[in-house]
Amino acid sequence: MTVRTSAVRTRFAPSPTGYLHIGGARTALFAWAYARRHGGQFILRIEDTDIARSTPEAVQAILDGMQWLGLAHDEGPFYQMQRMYRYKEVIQQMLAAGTAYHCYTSKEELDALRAAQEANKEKPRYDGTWRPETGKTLPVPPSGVQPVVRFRNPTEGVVAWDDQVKGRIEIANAELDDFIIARADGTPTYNFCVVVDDWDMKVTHVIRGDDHVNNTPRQINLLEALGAPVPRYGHLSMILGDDGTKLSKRHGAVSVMQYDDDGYLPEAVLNYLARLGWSHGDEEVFSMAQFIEWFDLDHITSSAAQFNTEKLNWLNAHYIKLADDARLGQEIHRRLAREGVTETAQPEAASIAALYKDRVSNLNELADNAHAFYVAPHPSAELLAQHLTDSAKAALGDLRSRLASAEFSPEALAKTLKETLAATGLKMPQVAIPLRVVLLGQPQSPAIDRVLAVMGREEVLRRLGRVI
RNA sequence: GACCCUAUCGUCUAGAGGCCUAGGACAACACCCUUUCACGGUGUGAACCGGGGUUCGAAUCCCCGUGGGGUCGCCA
Repeated sequence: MTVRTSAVRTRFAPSPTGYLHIGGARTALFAWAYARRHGGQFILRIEDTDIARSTPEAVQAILDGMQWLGLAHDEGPFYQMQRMYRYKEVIQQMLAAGTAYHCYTSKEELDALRAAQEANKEKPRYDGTWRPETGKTLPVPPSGVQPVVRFRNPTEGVVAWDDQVKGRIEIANAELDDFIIARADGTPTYNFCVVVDDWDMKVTHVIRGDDHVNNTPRQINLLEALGAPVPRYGHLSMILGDDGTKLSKRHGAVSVMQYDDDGYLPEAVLNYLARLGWSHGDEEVFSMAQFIEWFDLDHITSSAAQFNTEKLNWLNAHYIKLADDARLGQEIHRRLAREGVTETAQPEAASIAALYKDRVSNLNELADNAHAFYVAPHPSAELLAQHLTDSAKAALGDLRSRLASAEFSPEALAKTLKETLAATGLKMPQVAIPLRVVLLGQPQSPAIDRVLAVMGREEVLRRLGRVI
């Protein structure tokens, strides 16, 4: 099988140390969209070499998040822990080629070195004690010390690349040091694994977070030492919290699955994320199919973007209006079940969804509204006293007797309501509002005739009977 | 501290030297619609960080400040 090198291959490479948060989701979205846009492949790679912090639960959480968003990968997931043999093989090759070397400086010595440099207001870096140079005599390796392996980074010149979102970036090799590619226990480190993987997996476009800009020159040097092709890089700026401060576990960096819990539709989250830091003229609302058609790296904003829940809410409201009633009905059931409300056969959740879908901006809000149809509310005495006046009671009594034999369609019910108005001489709000309080426990609702029709004769009469 | 990135309405952004008396969207406010509350519709207010250049002309290019962010691990 031959791999067409011209084909675009992108990857999303999270480390499974927590859930998929909103920043990671956007990175995945952009890498996915780029591959889709160019008819290429999207690879999922799990960077689990930090055995102390990686967990299977986190892997599952990431997979769940990707699935909820609908970001399907074409290859993988590949697990770095399963590729150890390959990393070790490449390390041996580098040692043999002289592009890497053993270093016996201990952690303690390194800490001391770093502290001294910081005290001196210098940039902390490895001092090259064990770096082989022509004509240089290396110290004698101390006995009983397992060495780490360091990459022999070039000392002169600059590393430069045309970042697909930020433009040309140049970093002097003098700023870099000989970083560790294998620990004393032989396990490879991040920058090394990434390079070998991107090479082996033939990744053509590395689309990742801004926080990796400083890793890029090291990775390019490594790639070049290996004689591997250098992919194109595009660094996405960060997403800031709603208040403009950095997202963190404690502050706003919630799992994408939390958005599901919080009542957001995945298409709303996707549309919002796509538009956060990327634009296509004045387009605000678009499907993923449209996004894929339009997506490019040229129109990504290079500065950090602040998350705005208000706008997400607006998009969510929009997509709820568009959503299928049956699907929204399922969402109502799911969310009601979470609160222990399971006997929800009548009325049909889909018909309640139809009643509320263009007035709510959130699925939980939709479920809350549906709740009152299934579980009779207990309006407060205050609310009853305010709305259930003697004239209102009389009107409700009149309506109740008419409802006993009326047809339960919105049109017929509107007529029935008018008959009560004529009989009592009241205005619509004087009847409709007390009726809402009795039926739903609150003075506002969708058009009352539609509410009556959806609730059904039996339940309407039962609830009216409790107060009259 | 060093290095790197970045800077248009409150927020997300359009803008690739003249199309900009800076456009759109969310939010805000006003009005309309209305059987209540919403939804919806219409409209209003709201920005080129500062200073120097370059140019006939700069939001757009360059430099210097300042603000913001990132990175400096045998974490990823």
